[in-house]
Amino acid sequence: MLQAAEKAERSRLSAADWEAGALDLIAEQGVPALAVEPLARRLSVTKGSFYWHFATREALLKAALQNWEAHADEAMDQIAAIENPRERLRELFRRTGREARTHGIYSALLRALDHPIVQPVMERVSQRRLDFLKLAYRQVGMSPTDALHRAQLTYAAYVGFLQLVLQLGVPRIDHTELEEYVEHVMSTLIPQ
Amino acid sequence: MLQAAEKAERSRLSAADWEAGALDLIAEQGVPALAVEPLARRLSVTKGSFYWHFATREALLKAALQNWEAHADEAMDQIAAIENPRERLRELFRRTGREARTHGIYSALLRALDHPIVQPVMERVSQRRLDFLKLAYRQVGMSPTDALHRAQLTYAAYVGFLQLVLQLGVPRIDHTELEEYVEHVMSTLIPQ
DNA sequence: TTTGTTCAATACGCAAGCGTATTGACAGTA
DNA sequence: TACTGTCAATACGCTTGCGTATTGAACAAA
Repeated sequence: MLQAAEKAERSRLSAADWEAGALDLIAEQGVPALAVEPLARRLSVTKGSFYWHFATREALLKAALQNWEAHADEAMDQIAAIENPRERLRELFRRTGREARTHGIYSALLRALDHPIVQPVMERVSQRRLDFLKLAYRQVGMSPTDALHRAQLTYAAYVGFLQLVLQLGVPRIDHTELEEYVEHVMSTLIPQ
Repeated sequence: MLQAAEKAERSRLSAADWEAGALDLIAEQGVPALAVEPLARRLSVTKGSFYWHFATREALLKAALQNWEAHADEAMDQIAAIENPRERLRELFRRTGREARTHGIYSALLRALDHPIVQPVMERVSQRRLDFLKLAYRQVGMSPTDALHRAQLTYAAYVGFLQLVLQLGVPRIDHTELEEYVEHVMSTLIPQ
């Protein structure tokens, strides 16, 4: 996924290169840091190039988020293919402890929820994930309202975890500590 | 003309006025929106006044956050006074569903965790709240590691809830729905 | 060889913010 | 009255970023 370095060596850029660079920047420094001139510097060109590919900065952001949303949905579909709902939930929880890049972007987008372009994307993605969780909890035997609330609680815990660990580094967690934490979360949130 | 009437009504500003205005702005529009000239406009003066009270924009932010941190700690101390740990936790959870202003600021600060001035403040506040939760869970009878993990899970759920509800409006929750959700959270996270 | 397409560089103009310098207004005080 | 301290207005200069206009360079096709 991180082909930014490769592409930087090629002499000329495509719109896709700018979009990938935009996602890199967002993951590293957040949505507000996505600016045309700094990104151009990063890609070793000037903004004269950028405005050939995109009309505005917003157009780039929109395109980059579209890519990310598709990628995020695809990742969810993989887990959705697991038949057993309990195992599906456990796999979902485990994966949350990995895939730094995707979650880095997600964390950055969470910090930009007030942005008019980011918001609808996050609304869709969040709703899909909530539905995903609610279905799994239903299939595990919970009542409709309990399943909804448990899904909300689970998703909130996921979102908060990202903010605290990725952004704040609190609590400071190493690999084995993380696994123990995930185990605790699973045994707490997934009914037996 | 109109200025004469307006001026007659408002008195001159103190540093505290600027700090209060800063917290209002942060709660409404986030830390990046805290800029000298817009805030001056809001307070119906020019920035010529601001730089008499503060050396830089950062100095204002620092002072405002110091006020907020003291206020946040004070609120926590109130709940800490409740002897019974189970009841203490329940009261904490219930209060989370209220106090829009304080939580609005907290939510805004969460979105600015990468800011060098915001980060240490949030680190301190978060650590205190985690310790608070861990102690309560210990007093309820959990093992040290379980209490730590449950505290982390609880705090993450709180942080995520703020982000999702205050910023995204997902899930859309009215008053009674919120109470039911809080009930679910309590029965899920507080051991019997 | 000429032409057209595609990307890139450069030079503008514009707006928003920061911080400084200077002057002004006004109240209390000597 | 004159002086001083306190807050406010105004006018700068500086930086960063957006978007436009123009020119240039490389390459492929005719």
